[in-house]
Amino acid sequence: MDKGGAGGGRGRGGEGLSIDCDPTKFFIISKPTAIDSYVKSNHSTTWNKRDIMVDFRDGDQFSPAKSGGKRVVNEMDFFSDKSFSKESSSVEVKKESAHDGVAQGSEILDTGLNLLTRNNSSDKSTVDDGASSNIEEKLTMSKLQVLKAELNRMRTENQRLRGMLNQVNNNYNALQMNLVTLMQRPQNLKAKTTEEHTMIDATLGEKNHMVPRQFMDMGRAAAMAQKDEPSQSSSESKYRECSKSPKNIVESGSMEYKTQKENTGNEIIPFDPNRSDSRGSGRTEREDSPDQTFQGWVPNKVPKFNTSRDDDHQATEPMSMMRRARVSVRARSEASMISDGCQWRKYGQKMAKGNPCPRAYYRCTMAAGCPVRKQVQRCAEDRTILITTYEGHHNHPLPPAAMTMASTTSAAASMLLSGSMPSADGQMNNSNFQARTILPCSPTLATISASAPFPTITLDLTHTPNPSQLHRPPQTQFHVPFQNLNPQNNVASVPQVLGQVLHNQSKFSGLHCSQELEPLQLAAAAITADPNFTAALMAAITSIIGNVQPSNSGGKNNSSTRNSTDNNMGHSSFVGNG
DNA sequence: CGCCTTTGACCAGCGC
DNA sequence: GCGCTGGTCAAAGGCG
Repeated sequence: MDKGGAGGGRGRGGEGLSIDCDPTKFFIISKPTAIDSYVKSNHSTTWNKRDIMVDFRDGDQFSPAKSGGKRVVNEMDFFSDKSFSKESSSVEVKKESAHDGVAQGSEILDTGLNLLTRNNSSDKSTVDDGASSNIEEKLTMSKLQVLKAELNRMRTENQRLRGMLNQVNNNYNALQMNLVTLMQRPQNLKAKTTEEHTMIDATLGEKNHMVPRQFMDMGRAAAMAQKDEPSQSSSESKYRECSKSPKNIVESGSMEYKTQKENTGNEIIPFDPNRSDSRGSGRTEREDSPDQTFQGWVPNKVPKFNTSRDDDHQATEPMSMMRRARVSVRARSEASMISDGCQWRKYGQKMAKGNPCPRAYYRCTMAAGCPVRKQVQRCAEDRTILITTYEGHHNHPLPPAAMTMASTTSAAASMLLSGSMPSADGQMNNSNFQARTILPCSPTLATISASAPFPTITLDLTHTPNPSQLHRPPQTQFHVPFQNLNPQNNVASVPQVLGQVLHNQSKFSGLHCSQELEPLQLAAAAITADPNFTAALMAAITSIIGNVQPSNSGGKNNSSTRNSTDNNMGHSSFVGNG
C-alpha cells in the first residue's frame, strides 16, 4: 500500500475541545443551571415575580427591554411551576397590593371596578376616617380577587400552552420515528411506503401547521416529501426543480440512516465516522464490497445513474445513494493535496471550467470498494488555497488520523443534510438559522451551497477569525474563530478542531434541535452572544491548536497518501478525512 | 513486480 | 439533437 502511512493526527489533543466547544453540552448543561441559579437568587424577590406577572398581562414577556435582559429566564419561568405556585402567587399579590400606594390605586381604576374607583380619587386625602379604611380594605380585597382571577386565567392558559407544546413535541417525535422507520425500510418494501408517506405527510402538515418554524430534519423530511405527491406546495416543486435529478433527493435524506445501519447499527447517532457509505459511481461498483447491506430509504424516483451493470445492486443501493452531500474544505497549502490520514489513489484529472488549475479525482484505497472520493483543485482566485471536496463515507475502520477529517466531513455533511433544505427561494433558511444559532460567533467558516448540483458545505479554513462578526446578518455561513491558518502547521490541527466542533454541532442539530430548538436557540443566542463566551471559545480552540501543532508540524508529511508526483511533503499535514 | 499516476477516451447529464 | 461539462475508466508508463 502507500508508503506514506496513515500516521497523521498522532499526538493530537484536540478531543479536549469538545468540552469547551460543544454547544450541545454547553446548552444542555448551562440552560438549567442558569435557570436554577436565577431561581435561587431571585425567586424570593418580589420585583422579579411581579415583573413576570406584568409581562404576562401585557403579553410582552419576551421583550428584552421590558424584562431587562431576563428574557430567557422569563420565558423559562413561563413554563415553570414555581412561577405560578400558589403560595408565591398569593404572597406576590398581597405584597403588590400592600406596596402599591397611590400609583397602585390609579392602576386599580383601570381594572373596571366601578364601585370602588369612585372613591379612589380622594383616597389619600381622606384616609383618616374608619369608613375610608373599610373602603380601602374592600378595594384591596377586590383587587386581590381580580388578581387571583387573573392568575387563575393565566395558569389555565399556561396549562393550555404546555399542552400544546407537549403535543408539538409528540408530533415531532412521531414524525421522526416514522421517518427513521421509513428510511430503514428496504427498497423491496418501497411500494408499501406510499401509505406511510401519506401518513407522514399528514403528520408533517399537522406539525408544520402547528409550529411552522420548528426545526426538524429537513433534509429527510424534504426527501420524504419529494417522493410523494406532486401536489405539494410550489416551494417543493421548486426544490424538485432545483434538485434536477433524483440523486439529489436521495442525497438529502438517505445518507445518515443508511450508513448508520450498515456498520454500526446505530440508527440515531448520526455521525459515526466509521460508518460506511454507499458506494461510488455505478461504474465502479464492481469494486465495491458486496457485503454492504444498505437498507436505507430509497426514493421512488430511481436515479438515472443506474446502469445495467448495477442491476444487482439497484435494489439495495442505487448509485444515487452515494451522490449526496459534499463537504468541501478550503485550506491554504502549497501541496497538491492535503493529507487527511487516508490513502488515496488518483483516478482522473480534468480541466474544470472556469479554473485554469486541473481538478484531480481521488478514490479512497484503504479498503476495497470504499466509496469515498475526493476532488482536489486549486482555487482559481487564490492558488494558494487548495479546495478538497469529499464525498461519501468510508466503509472501513479509519486510523485515528483519518478519523478527524472523517468526523469533520461527516458532521458537516450531516449537518447540511439534517438541518437544511433549500427553500423555495433557493436559500438555506433552516441551515442558516441553525448554523448561526449554534455558532453565531463564526460567520464565514462554512458555506452551504444550495445552488450546487449537490448539496455542498464548504469549510473555509483560510479565514482569519473576526469576533466582530458575531452578529452578522444571517448568511449561509458560519465560522469558527480559528487563528490564521498556516498550511505549514496549523492546518494539521484544523480538521480535528473543526471536526469536533462540527461533530458536536451535528449532534446538537440531530438530537436536540428537533425537540427543543426554539428554547435552545434562544438560550444559545443568549449564551453565545456573550462576548466572554466567544472569547473563551476562541481561546480554547486557539490553545488546542497551539498545543497539538508541534506534533504535526514536522517536516515529514504523515499522510498515508503516496503522492508520488506531489511536492506536498512537508506542506500539507491535513489529518483525517471524511 | 506491484502499485501508482497519467491521460485520452468514454459516458451521462444538462442546457440550448 | 448537439455540444459542453463533469465524472470515470482503463491502458500505458513510471517509480520504488
